[in-house]
Amino acid sequence: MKELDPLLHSQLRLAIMSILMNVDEADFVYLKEKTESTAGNLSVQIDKLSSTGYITVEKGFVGKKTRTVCRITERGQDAFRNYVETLKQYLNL
Amino acid sequence: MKELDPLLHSQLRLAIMSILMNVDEADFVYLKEKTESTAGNLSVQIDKLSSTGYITVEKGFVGKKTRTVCRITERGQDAFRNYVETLKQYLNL
DNA sequence: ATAAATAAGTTTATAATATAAACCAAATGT
DNA sequence: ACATTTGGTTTATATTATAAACTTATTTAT
Repeated sequence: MKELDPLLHSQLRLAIMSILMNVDEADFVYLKEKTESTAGNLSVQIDKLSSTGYITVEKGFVGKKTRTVCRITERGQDAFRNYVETLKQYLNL
Repeated sequence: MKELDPLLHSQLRLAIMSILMNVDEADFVYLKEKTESTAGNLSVQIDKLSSTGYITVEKGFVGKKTRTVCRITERGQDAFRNYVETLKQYLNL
């Protein structure tokens, strides 16, 4: 039984990645709403994903407000697809 | 986004449940080999699954050796299937 | 103009989890 | 008889996830 990428095998990080697989880009506020997570938890998990290179994080401004935009990387997409394949083995899909 | 049953969202417990979904019964030694886990970890996770009622554990003897046999319960099967459905939402399957 | 509230995050502390290491009792091999 | 293996359990430790507290800047209300 293959190992499940521990970085992806976490509810919140998986949710983040799942969203980013489908939307090209998503900002902090959007991810927070969609995942219904606390800001603190989201911040931590985004950091982990970005420091492993699964996503990129770009901090900018829209008007005077800060805006943190996340995008999935190639590596992230590969990892996600690989995780899905591995998981299928466990789920018998 | 629905919550993923935390009892199942753990690599080893998921592996145990996955096996038990397919085999009717499996003993400690078999599960240990198949999952490549340590005995201690396996013991703990089996306890958790059994104290939640997802599996039953029967300790008996075969000859003079002890034998711990695990079986999945109805509740366990329901929970597993439910987990799979929820997960599909995350994986876009 | 200033105080209070809100927004967008980050940092730090705590609770929960997973894992491994140490241990135990019985059986088997030498 | 003594060491080793088998089949586990218990306890300690490392990792993780989560929440609470904090920061900085921005509105909104008075």
